[in-house]
Amino acid sequence: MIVSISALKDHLDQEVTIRGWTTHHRKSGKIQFLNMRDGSGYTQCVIAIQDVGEAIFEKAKTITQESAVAVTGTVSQNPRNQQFELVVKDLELIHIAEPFPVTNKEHGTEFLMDHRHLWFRSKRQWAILRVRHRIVRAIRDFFDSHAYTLIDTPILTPTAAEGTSNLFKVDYFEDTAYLAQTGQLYLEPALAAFGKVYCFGPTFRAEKSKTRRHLTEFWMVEPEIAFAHLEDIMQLSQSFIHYILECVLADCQMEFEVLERDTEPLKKCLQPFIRMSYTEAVEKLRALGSDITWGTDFGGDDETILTQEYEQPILVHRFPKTFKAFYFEPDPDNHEVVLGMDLLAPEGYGEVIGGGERASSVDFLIEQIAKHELNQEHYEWYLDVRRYGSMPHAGFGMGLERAVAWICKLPHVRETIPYPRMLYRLKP
RNA sequence: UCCGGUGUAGCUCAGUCGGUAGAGCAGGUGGCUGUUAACCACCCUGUCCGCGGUUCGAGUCCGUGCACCGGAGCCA
Repeated sequence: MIVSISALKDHLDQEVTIRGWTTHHRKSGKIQFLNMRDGSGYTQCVIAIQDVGEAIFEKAKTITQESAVAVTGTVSQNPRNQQFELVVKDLELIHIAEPFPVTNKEHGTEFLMDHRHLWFRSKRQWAILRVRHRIVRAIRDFFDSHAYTLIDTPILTPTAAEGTSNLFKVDYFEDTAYLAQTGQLYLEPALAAFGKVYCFGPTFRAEKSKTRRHLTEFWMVEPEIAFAHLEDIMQLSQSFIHYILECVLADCQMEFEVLERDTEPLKKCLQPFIRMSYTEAVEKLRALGSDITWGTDFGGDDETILTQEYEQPILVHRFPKTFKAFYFEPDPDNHEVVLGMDLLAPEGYGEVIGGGERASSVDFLIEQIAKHELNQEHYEWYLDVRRYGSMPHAGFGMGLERAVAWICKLPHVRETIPYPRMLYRLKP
């Protein structure tokens, strides 16, 4: 019977076959230890000459790291650590691997990135990408089960959505197209048809950013809700993050152990989030020694300083309109600020979510488009949202890779995606 | 784009005052019945990032280009 490694615990003392790849191979004179991986988990196979005979024993000696092998044996427990292992009776060599570049020793970043297609076989990368998948599932489950309709927004777009970040240009027959930097503008028109919507896909920023927080291609999930105000999406972002954390804490214990990720800080994030206005945040930062002045955006250091003060994520709201995109609704109580919000993850991770309430007046938006020196012609279709049944509405975007980096406590987002795309990194 | 750093064997690195290349791992051979980054012995492995310069002589010093790493700005 062929079983997955993760199911070995259900077959104690039974004879089963597992198929997978060799991660380590240790040889003694009359006993060999073969560590195997099949994607579902890891286990050890014990090959003793007294059990298999000389021919099979000799055949097993030829196995190299990352060879594909089918191993048949009896499930037992390691006498030392009680882990489930396979006492081998027979094995089939499916493919003997050439010397594998990514050895079980240390490697540098460039080498590992050049071998990304092989690197993600390693245990740590496996754990990260499994957590990523669990988060993706949680994201879809959360919105699907709360009556949101998935609206797939285009990746090829005719113009800049926000006009701030740099865009990747591509030839589009005789025309020029740009890779989408957000789906939001395409999401808003869908509100009047579906009420609550979200999109989830890759987005692209041609920023020449060289930091631990940036990729040029990254995945973003963006919910948008009709008749919602700033307060509604602040609450939504909290329950959304709570749900993701509950899922990974329940299902990813093995992965967190591999990553040596202490889950206590994550459990503390299941409490209500800290809230403060931008103005309060600036005061707090200045008290903590930052030289930030009102009206300028947080620097990377500011986010780090602020998030290290609290154990829960921080919802910062009501930013000066000077450094926010054109489409935010102004605060009725203070026209210097807009109804935007950012969610800053703890442990120094910083911005994971950004969003806010969108402007609903067509005249105000036209004014803002002019002030931001954007071409109104390109936004006529977007302005139509405000011409035919305009309403208050709000939404946010969450960067998947930043969320994964925080939850796994990784030093860099490049390990959170199977094939990272960064400044100076387009391969493999 | 700016600031700082690195570039030597397949990988990770050492290389003194400028004197002609080195260790561990990987690979190969042999040994070992409870190992788990196994261990022991032996063997194999080089465009010292490229180009130019100084020098009797450059991995080493100088100039320059390239690649990568870290940070900044911008953002999710």
